[in-house]
Amino acid sequence: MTGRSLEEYTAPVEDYLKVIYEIERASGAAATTDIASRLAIAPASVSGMVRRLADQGLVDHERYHGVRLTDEGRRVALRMLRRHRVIEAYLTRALGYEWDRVHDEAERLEHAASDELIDRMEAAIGAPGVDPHGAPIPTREGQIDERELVSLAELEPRQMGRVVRVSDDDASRLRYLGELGLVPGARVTMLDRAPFGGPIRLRVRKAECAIGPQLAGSVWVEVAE
Amino acid sequence: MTGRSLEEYTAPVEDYLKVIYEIERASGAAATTDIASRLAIAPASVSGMVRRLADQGLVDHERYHGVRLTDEGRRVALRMLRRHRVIEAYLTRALGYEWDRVHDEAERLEHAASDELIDRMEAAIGAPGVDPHGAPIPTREGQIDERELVSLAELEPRQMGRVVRVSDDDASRLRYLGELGLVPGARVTMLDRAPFGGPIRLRVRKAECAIGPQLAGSVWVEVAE
DNA sequence: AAGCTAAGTTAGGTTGGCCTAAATCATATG
DNA sequence: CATATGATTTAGGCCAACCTAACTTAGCTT
Repeated sequence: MTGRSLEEYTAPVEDYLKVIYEIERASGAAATTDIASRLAIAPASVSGMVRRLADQGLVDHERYHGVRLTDEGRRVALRMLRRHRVIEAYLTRALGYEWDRVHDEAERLEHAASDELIDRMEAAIGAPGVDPHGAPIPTREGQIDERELVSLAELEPRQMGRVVRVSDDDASRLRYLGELGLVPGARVTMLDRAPFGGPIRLRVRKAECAIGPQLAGSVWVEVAE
Repeated sequence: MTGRSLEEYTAPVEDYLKVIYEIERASGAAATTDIASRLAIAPASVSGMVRRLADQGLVDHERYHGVRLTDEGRRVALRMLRRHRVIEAYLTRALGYEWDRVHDEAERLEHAASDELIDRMEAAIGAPGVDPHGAPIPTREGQIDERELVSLAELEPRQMGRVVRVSDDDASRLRYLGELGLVPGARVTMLDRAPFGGPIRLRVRKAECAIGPQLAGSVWVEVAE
């Protein structure tokens, strides 16, 4: 029994599972308030939903100590991540969308698209493996590249690297990163950093620029030795 | 004031308006039970929703005498029709879907797609003007070809015509029509018809076939004189 | 004109998913 | 170790959209 139930879940449930997956990757277990702030709803509402998710066997909940996805919950979360990222990739490659406009569209479509549509979209653009912001696309079978990356904020002076991924959830930030050339594939060299969260200077494609620590934290690189 | 409100409507509301539009085209006013059967819900539920639609100014309701769309209601309905048909056309032309598989996918996507996405899809396939089943696609501005068509069931013996449109809401019927060659563009000649709803014999692309009256009622033609 | 039937509506209930306000728990700190 | 603080849960509501059962209306038919 591989739990192949073709159960359908509501859009809110799918959204909860997706953010729980992301928080869990970063922090081990997903806390109520973290989920609430990511979904922009009240913490009390999360408590209620968490009970329903636990009843359905999608999460394990230890009272007052956050939730973790069950295998089934993770399966659903990865399917949503796959959908979201395939849609983003398709919109940019096949329909001419800019990379800062695809997130919201994908956020709605991911709940309506069938697995078949996702597979066809993926095939139509040559199964790129990553979305327009460099995030890995899980396979149909739920495999995903979970390599840990280093953010620009963690880079030491004189270290060089290649931008692999940027955070996709803020359109204006994406536009700014695009202007700076901080896009997946770009080579960067850390020049220097002010102490205690000050600005960071770097060289990006032969130009120099300075960015704040918050922005630096939403760009991840692969360090070249 | 052109009623440009960018209001959002729920998926159920959009579905109600769409079927009310279609029933109204055929019967003048949309009766509660007609709406209920098209949406596969109980008539009592329709009464409840109709009140809400009337409160929002989307329909005019005369108690015990059905509903009609207001201008705003018609605007929303035509936008949904446009979305549905552009999506169907896009799925067949850009993603290789068969014409009998697009309806359900479109039924879900039409509530999630932005106007911009619909416009881009339409442009990407060259703005065909009709969906894969021959139904006209409303323009962005809500213009639609509302020509009255003649169904095969109404054709007289020896009359000839060209198939313009077929009903899209049943996949198995579509597959059968496809096998017979009764697809938009096909030339047909009525041979003879049994009286009182008996089978109808016709010639379709040099072959002869007989179909029942119910099937004949879901194929519309343009009569050649 | 009475009465029958089908169509439509009302009444009352359920569920999911959200809310605010009021407890309760965990934990760090004085 | 007592307590303040922040995180979490409970209690109690609300709303959209559905349901069934019971009632009302419209529109014949006889």
